[in-house]
Amino acid sequence: MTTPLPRTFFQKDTCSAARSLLGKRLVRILDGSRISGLIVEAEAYNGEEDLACHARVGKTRRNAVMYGSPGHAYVYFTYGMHWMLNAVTREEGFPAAVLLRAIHPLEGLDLIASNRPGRPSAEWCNGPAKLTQAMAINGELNGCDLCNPHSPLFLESGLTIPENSILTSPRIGLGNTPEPWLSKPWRYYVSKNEVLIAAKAR
DNA sequence: AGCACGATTAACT
DNA sequence: GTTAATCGTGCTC
Repeated sequence: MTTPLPRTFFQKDTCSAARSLLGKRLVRILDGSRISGLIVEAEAYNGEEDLACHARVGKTRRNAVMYGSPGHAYVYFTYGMHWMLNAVTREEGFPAAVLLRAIHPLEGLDLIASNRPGRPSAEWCNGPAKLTQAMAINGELNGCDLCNPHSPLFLESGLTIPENSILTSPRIGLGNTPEPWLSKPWRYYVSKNEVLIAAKAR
């Protein structure tokens, strides 16, 4: 299947988008071969009002992509060494995105292994900066269209995750963010059992 | 100055 | 086997 998710998929409420991105397949084309995996963890960041969102300070050069068309990749650098991958949501002009925090790798395992040298396979993609490292995602992919099958990075349909296998929690790593944003249950992840089922997918 | 983190330690069961 | 604490790193504002 190389039919990407339609742009309308992203043009909706960010929390719904984060939830429905679970089980979808993230595909990276690297030197003509595919690396892919199923999304198992994601967080919603929603607008200038959300004080955990990068857009809380208004539009800057860094976060400009979030203000643009939905279905595009917002890739940014942090902590002096880590790249983060987000999918832009909502209508054009509204700054919101879903941070992709973890995937279950399915294709291109040899490439992932070479991008994550010396790491056990369980730790290849189980964190937001780990998955970007595993898939060789960096700032060059900022603004990339995730709805275009010719992009080096896009999203495909995957596995349907049953509603009762989706868990939520507050978002990770928010530091000084004030309430109520600190405690908003906008992190969505797939239960461990369901990940094992995903592991059997091809 | 302040990070939407990860690797490495060091202390525990 | 686990959790808690620490700090490197360099880009954005």
